[in-house]
Amino acid sequence: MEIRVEPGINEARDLIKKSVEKRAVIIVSGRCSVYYQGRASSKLSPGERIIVIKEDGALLVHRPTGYEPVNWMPGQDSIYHVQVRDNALEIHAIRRKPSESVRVLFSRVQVISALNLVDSGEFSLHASEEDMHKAVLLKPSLLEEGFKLISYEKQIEPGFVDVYGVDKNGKLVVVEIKRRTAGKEAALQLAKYVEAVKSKADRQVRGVLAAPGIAKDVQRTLETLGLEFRHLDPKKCSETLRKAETKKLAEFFNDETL
Amino acid sequence: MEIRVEPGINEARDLIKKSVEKRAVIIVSGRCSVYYQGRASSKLSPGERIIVIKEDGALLVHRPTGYEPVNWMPGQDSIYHVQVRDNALEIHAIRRKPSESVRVLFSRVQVISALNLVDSGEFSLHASEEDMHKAVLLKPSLLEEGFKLISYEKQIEPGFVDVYGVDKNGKLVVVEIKRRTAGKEAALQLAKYVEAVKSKADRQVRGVLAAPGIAKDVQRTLETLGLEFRHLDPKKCSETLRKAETKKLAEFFNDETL
DNA sequence: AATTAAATTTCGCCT
DNA sequence: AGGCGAAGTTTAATT
Repeated sequence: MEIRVEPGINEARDLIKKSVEKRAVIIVSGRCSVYYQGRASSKLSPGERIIVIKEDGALLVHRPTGYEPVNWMPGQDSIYHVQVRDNALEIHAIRRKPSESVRVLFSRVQVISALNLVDSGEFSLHASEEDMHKAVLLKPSLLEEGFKLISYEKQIEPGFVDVYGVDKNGKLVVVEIKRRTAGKEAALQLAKYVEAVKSKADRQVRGVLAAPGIAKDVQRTLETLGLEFRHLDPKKCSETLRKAETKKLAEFFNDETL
Repeated sequence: MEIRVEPGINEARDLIKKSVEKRAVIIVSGRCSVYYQGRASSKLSPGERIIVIKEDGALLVHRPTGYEPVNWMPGQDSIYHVQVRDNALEIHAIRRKPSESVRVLFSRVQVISALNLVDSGEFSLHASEEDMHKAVLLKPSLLEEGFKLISYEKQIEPGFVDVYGVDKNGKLVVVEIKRRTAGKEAALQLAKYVEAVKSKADRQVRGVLAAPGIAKDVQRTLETLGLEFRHLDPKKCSETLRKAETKKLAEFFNDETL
């Protein structure tokens, strides 16, 4: 980790050059102009900004406000040239395909930080399976129009059925919800529940597997078993829950319709 | 400008709190976890990252590689809570509408920079799609000799026709302008407009797709549809606009050197 | 490699 | 305030 406050221009050049070679993450703040040429052309006249150069060569130029960088260069095949020209520090990022370049010209450098960041953390984006259950309970139409809930987490012979209800035609429906792309085991599990309910209720029962996606071969398995797949979007579930929170959630769950 | 290297956790909290209130631009690097709740849910397990809080409250969490922030919060109505909890520094950004929150938990802080950036620089992007529209309006010959404009952004049934006019032979022309190499969707869009105009005008209508380039298969699509492609150079459009700005507009229209 | 579709898209413009 | 479209969109998935 190296930090320079108000460095001389040559010192700045040397540190940035070295850090780019070492694939460190570099943060520079100071007064600069920026020129872009490539898919379009742009010019940013002088002002104080922050630039970030990442390990993979990704370049970001950020103004003091706003989510988006005013100029940038995606990583991967970017090549850097760092030099002093006309008493200014020039950082030039170039890439081919598409052919484009970003030139940042610093007339003054406030701070440079060169960091060696170690980040092996895992990023996961999701609505949890429980969230998806809740969402379907709150808004059964996520499953299909006219669906009416009978019970939730109903215990029958082989285990617990996620959702149990009737469709708009009055036919019984057993629903299995999966948070991720459904595999064969989900289809078989659902089949088991459907059989169990059929034998007890002694009438026709639909089996619906609701998940963000399904493997192709499992789709065929489902059809063979006479079951159905229903796409259920985790994001939409998440939205449904968020909207429901503005209402009283406790009220909702104490409601007798559940 | 304030900088702290390896600050104590309370010192870090105090500086960040103060800087958020002062609406400084804050850069923090260190080991952290990140939790997002709102339009979706996400969790980022511990690792070393950079976070940026801007004057307007925009929050960016950047990993060591890649163009995009792994987590973020657009500025405007974001509210910050900064505190020490369980020996960790928590930075909590919240906003309403949409209701969402980002929580960053630092177990270790490497560097904090609080900067007062002054940036009144002007950003200009040339050869935007709007620029190309303007250029064609200013100088229809960019499209083809003898072209006469009837209307601009004319609303017809399916949407807005970019440029609508007559050619030197008096035939109606519908023009679709694209800033980049035109794809299939541009051809189909143009076809839609041409059909609409044809059905209303009840006479022959030419359809011209004007763009810097066109994909090969789309060229064939165009021919099949009886449409034409016309090369339109963004740079020339840009120059045309630039020249128009330097001269008085009235003069411009009398200048035949364009 | 090219094409399509999604994104916590953001941002700007217009109604 | 909501709706629509563009973006130097980026990125992941699919062909």
